Amino acid sequence: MFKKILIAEDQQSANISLQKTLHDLQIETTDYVYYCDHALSWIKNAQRDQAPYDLLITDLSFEPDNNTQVLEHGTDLIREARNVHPDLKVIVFSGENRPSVIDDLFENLKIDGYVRKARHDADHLKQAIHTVYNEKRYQPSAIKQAIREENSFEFTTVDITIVSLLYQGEMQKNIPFILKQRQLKPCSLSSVEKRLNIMKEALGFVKNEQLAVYCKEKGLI
Amino acid sequence: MFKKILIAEDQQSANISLQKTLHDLQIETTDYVYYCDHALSWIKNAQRDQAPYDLLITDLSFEPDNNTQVLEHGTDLIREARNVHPDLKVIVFSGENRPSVIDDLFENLKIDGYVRKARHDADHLKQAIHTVYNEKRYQPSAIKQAIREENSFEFTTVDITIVSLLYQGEMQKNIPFILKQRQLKPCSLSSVEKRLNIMKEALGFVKNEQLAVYCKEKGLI
DNA sequence: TTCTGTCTTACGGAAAACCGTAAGACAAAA
DNA sequence: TTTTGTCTTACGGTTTTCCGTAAGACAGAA
Repeated sequence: MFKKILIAEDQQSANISLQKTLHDLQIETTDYVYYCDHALSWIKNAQRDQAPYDLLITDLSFEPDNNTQVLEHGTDLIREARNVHPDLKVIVFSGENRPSVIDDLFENLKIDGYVRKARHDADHLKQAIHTVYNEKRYQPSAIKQAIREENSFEFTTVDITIVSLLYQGEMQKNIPFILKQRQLKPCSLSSVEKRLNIMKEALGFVKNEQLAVYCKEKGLI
Repeated sequence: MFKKILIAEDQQSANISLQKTLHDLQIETTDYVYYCDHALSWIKNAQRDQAPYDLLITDLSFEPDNNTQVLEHGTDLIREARNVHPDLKVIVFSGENRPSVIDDLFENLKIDGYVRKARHDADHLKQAIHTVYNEKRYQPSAIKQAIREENSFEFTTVDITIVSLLYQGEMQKNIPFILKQRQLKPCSLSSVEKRLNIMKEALGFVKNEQLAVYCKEKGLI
């Protein structure tokens, strides 16, 4: 089993139960920090002292407070940690439940496991630790399924761009110019209108306002 | 100090740390349930057995799972609990951080305390329990301040209704009819346009899409 | 190469939203 | 009561969006 684990979690109550969970697993060394910056320091120091961590368990969102931090988000921490310690195992422990966001963690940050703060999270975390220790990914099957179900409609890059631009306040009739600048196709006004219609119809909407809220909530824009 | 406390929290890890926290406070009887429906049953049974709870600590959002529940949300539980036990003290322990939503809990549900799942939540919870025990409200001052700062713009009932209707897919030109049905004023098309302009200008927006997302994120609609 | 089907674009009329102005309603003060 | 200022409504012209149609571009098959 893992010998040395670092926990980065700013929420005190979550941190407490993580401590208890790891204690149950009889991990030899477990360190707990409340800030991303501290986590990175500890990882660096551990490397320097030739006693690297086996596993990082981190939250995603960290509350800003008086102690200004360089790393503001769990993803920043993961990226930096991988710089100094490329083969560090990483399990993310977060409340995030947007499948597209979680999937992105596996795809782009190559995390090893994801445990959502939810009903059986403590049990799931234990499972995740065992699974990752066995060199496997702990990726709840529900996620991939949810991605498929939820995104019953497949947004193209252009789709996302169009909705983003609307959300940023661009007038629909100006969007073709911007799409051309970004070398995206199709980029005619007709196509913009058509894509908007397709998106709305697929999701049962009639107004752009609904589409914008939907995409924002799903983390697509 | 409180003798008998009930905790309704579906997130296992949060539940674990709540248990530890109450243990630290040496509460005589603490019961833990993972569903709103169970919580209500326990409250009813406690009343029947003439051993009522002194305090309910509850989350707001409960994850739906296979066990279908009558009460789906913490607010439902609080309402029902108050029906059978009007003077039950209630502390809400949740991740919700939208000031308008939290304020609503104090104003309408008359909760006694709110502790947000955040950096020092375990400490805050202890404070909250002490404060509520002393017959005072535990309402983080930051909330009222945030309400003022954040809602630099004051939305009227009509404003909220207009944005809601847009979000529900109503065409702007039909909104006057609906406002008249609901006996809201002003209700002319001109006024709808004017209110939308005022809202957008106040918040630095140019498109309704931005306004809809803003109001949705703030929990105003 | 030509044919064919699909995707993209262009265009134009209709509908909706936008925006300024002026008239009307209403309440508080004189 | 009248006056005054503000809020609400009505109206019309302009801009933007919507939507259907047709022309054009393009890739794959014959």
